[in-house]
Amino acid sequence: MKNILIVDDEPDIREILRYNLEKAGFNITEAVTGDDALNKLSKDLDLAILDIMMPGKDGYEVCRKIREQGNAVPIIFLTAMDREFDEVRGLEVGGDDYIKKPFSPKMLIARINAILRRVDQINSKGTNISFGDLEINTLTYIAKLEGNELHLPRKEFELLAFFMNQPNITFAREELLSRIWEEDVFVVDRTIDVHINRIRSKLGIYKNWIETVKSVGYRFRPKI
Amino acid sequence: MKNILIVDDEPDIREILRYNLEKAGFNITEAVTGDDALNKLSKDLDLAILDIMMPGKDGYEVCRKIREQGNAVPIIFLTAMDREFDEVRGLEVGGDDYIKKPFSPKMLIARINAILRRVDQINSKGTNISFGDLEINTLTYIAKLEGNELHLPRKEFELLAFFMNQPNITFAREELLSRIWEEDVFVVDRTIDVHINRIRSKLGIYKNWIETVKSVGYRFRPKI
DNA sequence: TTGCATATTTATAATTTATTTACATACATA
DNA sequence: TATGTATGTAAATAAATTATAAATATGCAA
Repeated sequence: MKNILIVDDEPDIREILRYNLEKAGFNITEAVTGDDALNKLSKDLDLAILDIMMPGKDGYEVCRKIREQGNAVPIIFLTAMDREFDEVRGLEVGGDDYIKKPFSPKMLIARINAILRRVDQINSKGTNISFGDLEINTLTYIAKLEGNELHLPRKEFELLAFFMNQPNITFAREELLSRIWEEDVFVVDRTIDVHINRIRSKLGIYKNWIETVKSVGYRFRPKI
Repeated sequence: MKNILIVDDEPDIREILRYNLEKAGFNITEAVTGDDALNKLSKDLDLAILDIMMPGKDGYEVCRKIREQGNAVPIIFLTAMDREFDEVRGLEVGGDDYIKKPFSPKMLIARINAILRRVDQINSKGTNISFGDLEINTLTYIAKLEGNELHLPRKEFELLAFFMNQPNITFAREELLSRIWEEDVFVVDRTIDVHINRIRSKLGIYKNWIETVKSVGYRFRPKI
């Protein structure tokens, strides 16, 4: 579960954010001021949402401080609709995106997922992951089973790579859709079942490494 | 992954640089002073970014020292917008480019890629690469298949050379465009398909060494 | 400038991949 | 056992991607 830090001095905004993001399956921490936010940074933080207009340290300032600590956590700025957002400044201090108030929860979540997806991809680029006789390389896009190459189309490859990156963890179909699929595509969740089955059929005797967690989702559990 | 050394006394600038360059897939080392930088030089360094105005040794000085060690690593100078950059001096001490602050991350990355691309070309100049009966020489621009010369126009040759330099790795069309084409030309990515096909048709029975990774890109995989 | 080789774009055919659908099966539980 | 819910699976359909030829543009040398 991804951790998100919300930084805003207005309680209303914090509540709207918390409510919607928790509903979307995120784990939320709130901070009321910039200094409060800086204290609440943790290693496990996956994304921060910073209001720009705050008493004391403003959003830009907080962002800069975060980056000074060598922390590359993705940052989304919140900006009032009527006020011009200084995009150049936002990018320079190291922001990743910005959202104008008022925002639609749906759009907000889409943007968050887009960023998280991008970060995952960067982190997994060029790595070799293997469990026993199953290995994949995300740089070459080649998957091998007992030395023999598997033909995995992109979605199957990405799905398997996603699972192998986080073995044992159970993912809901919804989560897989938001993490592996593009931002704006809408697909039915049975689609995942089909992909899972295609992968399984190619994994031969290791097919049971992809486990069904009934009424929850799927997980990858290598039995080695 | 390319290694970049950032040399600047201002933590803010270092952080902005680190953040954006890491996001772009580079591996970053930081140095705070000129002397610090000279200590952190390594064989694997691919590029250095030097601030000119620094207490102690300034950027020019550091650059000269690096060159005195016989190190030809590409160097980009950082210079404040309001101060006139002494371009002649920068070039004299052996810099490759300079960028004015404030800079846009996008532009910075474009410039870095341009330099790295140039260096790659120089480094691969005069080398012979061969897999089985297919060999190319990047100095003579001659490609041979089973001893017979292939007629490959420049773009086809460069594309093949690029792939043969990094066999097995899958490259997205976007990446090929940014690595093989000039900085500012805009071509449609279907263009690559056409070049790939021309090359394939000339490779005869080895045409399947260039593999399509559908919805990802292409890779060169010699089957020997 | 003309003409030729190369580079790029465009259009469409061919192919692969992704998604949906429909139905079978499994499983829990009353 | 009957019932509801969830998943497995094959087959149908839709969508996306690539191959290829042909047209157009560009650049370069005579």
